[in-house]
Amino acid sequence: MKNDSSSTTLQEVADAAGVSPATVSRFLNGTAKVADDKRKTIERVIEELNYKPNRLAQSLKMGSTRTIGVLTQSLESGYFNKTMTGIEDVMKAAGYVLLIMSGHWHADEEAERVELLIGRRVDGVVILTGNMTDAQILQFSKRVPIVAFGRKLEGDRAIGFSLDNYAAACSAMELLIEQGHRRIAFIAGPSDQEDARARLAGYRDTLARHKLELDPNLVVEGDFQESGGLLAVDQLLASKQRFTAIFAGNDLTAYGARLALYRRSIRVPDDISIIGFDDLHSSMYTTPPLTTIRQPLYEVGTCIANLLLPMLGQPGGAVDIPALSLVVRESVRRIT
Amino acid sequence: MKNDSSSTTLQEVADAAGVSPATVSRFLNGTAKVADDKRKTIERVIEELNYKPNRLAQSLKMGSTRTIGVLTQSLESGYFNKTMTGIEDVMKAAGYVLLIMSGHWHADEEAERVELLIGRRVDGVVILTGNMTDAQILQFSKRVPIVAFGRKLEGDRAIGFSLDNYAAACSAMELLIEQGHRRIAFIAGPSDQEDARARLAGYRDTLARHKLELDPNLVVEGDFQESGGLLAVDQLLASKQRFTAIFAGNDLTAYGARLALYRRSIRVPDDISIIGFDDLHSSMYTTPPLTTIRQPLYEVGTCIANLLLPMLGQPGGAVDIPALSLVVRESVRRIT
DNA sequence: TTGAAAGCGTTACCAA
DNA sequence: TTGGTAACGCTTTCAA
Repeated sequence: MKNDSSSTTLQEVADAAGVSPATVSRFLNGTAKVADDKRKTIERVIEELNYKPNRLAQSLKMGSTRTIGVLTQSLESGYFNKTMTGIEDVMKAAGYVLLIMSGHWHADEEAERVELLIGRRVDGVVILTGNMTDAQILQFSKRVPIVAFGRKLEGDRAIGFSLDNYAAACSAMELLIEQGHRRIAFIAGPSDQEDARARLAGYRDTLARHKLELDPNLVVEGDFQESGGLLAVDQLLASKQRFTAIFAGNDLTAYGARLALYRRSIRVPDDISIIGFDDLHSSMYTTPPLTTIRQPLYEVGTCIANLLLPMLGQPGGAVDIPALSLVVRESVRRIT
Repeated sequence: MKNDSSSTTLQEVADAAGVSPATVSRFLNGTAKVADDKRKTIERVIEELNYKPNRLAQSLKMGSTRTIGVLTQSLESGYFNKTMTGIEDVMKAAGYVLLIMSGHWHADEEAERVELLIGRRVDGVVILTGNMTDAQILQFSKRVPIVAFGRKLEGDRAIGFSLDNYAAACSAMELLIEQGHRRIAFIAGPSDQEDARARLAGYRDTLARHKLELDPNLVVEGDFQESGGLLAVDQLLASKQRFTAIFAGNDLTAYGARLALYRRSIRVPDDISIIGFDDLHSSMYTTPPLTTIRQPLYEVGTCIANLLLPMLGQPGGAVDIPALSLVVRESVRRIT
């Protein structure tokens, strides 16, 4: 369907100003000096005709769309969106715009969306975790520079990094153990997500390091959503397991777990302690405020952007991959 | 910066297949019959060369980018993102892609972003609330079809709708009053947002309708964020006002308010009831689960899309503007 | 059924 | 300093 209100073209401006399109273009881009009188008329004509350059034509000609494709998993994830904000802020400053698509954790859909992104000739692609293989991403990177988050990747035009979820999970466990907890339940995330596996490993290994027995009944798999946390705790409680603390695979899971306890009038942290992972914004406002692992998501975003920029021949800012950190709030208590 | 890995062009495919570009194009688009043998070779060549059409060139030629520009206010708002998901789902099905930009509630920035969107020749624009004037939007709509949410608008190529926040606020108040509450505090949103004003009006008028006096000390302005809710309740409490219920201008505000009460060991709903507005996803998982007004945000999104599609000459789906509704959970109790 | 060629709105090269 | 013009990669008339 054609856009009916077809807008003024550079050619029309040139005609009206009595100069060549080349001159108008030069004026617009400051590519060369334009005589003062011509400059004046061109300026006036542009004003009168309300001319705006067609970025499409520019992109086609210049071979650059000044657009970055971002493959996220869900538009509604507070987790990804915080990262996206970081990407947006630095990319915008560099004159880029974000083209965002969601893959919904489905490898096929992800690949299809990246294909779409490339078809639209984005200058670079950002991939936020997901389920594609590294090989797939490397393959795509032959066509466009890629920065991936949530996986280690080292290619000619692809780079990927992730945060040390394992170490952070260990430190969460250390806190719990140091506070006297011995029987600690773990609500895992989907086992096909690397982060989820790393966190589980942290749970396991820290237990082992402290010569604490891992009771398989105490680890149950959630889905990284509130509902999974709720169900998990229901299950834990129903099976009459004894435990004094819950390590939730992520904050959403912690929210669900917390509600399950509330439903049975089990107090947090008086009766049971909870620790989360992610430090979503709202975790500061839960009751009690959630002790959790902070993921520096915004900074991850700026870092991604600063990694990508140089791959586009742009000057990039500082790239220091931020560390995960423990943020102690009020959902964990010391027991004796 | 030119993209170095310049990809195969239709011309190259044509050459390799020994046909004209026109024929390849016709094959690609099914625009005309192509002889079987040529079809075969073209298919093969496309495969071999891994040819992908350049959407940029297509768009320039066809005058349509199959892209919808969406002006949101913040990438991190659960409120807007739910709507965005609705838009995305139906637009994607119609073969469109979303170009999302944030205005951060700043009229100038919003206008600038819309300008950018138009410069990129999006086929349509969606504006999610914000602070631009109706006149500005109408002006933009001369250049591109626009659907706006959060304001009533009726133009040739612009349409805007909003939900009845006033009526919903009234019904929230009715619930509170019916449950025996008489001294009800209200935490307002920013007074420059229409929704915030409508909700406040609902509060006022319902009080009046029940011949309940409005105590100005009981209404305090928040910022539609958790922090505002927290501060507001601190202020309310500090000034020794007596009240049995809080009507929070939105759910985030309710979260903050709830935490402020928790801090002082004031129980919800036993000591004080809280009702929110929006029904964000997490409101189902707060402790206690929040009684609130549900905004059918996803449906708003699909509705927006179905309003826009016909303006693009596409078949649009059903457009019925969904109503706000009260969802009763556990943060309000009856008092005597 | 097919090809030649014009054109979408730019930019940049080559001459002048 | 300026203009003419080819080119970016595609679609679509118009003829054949």
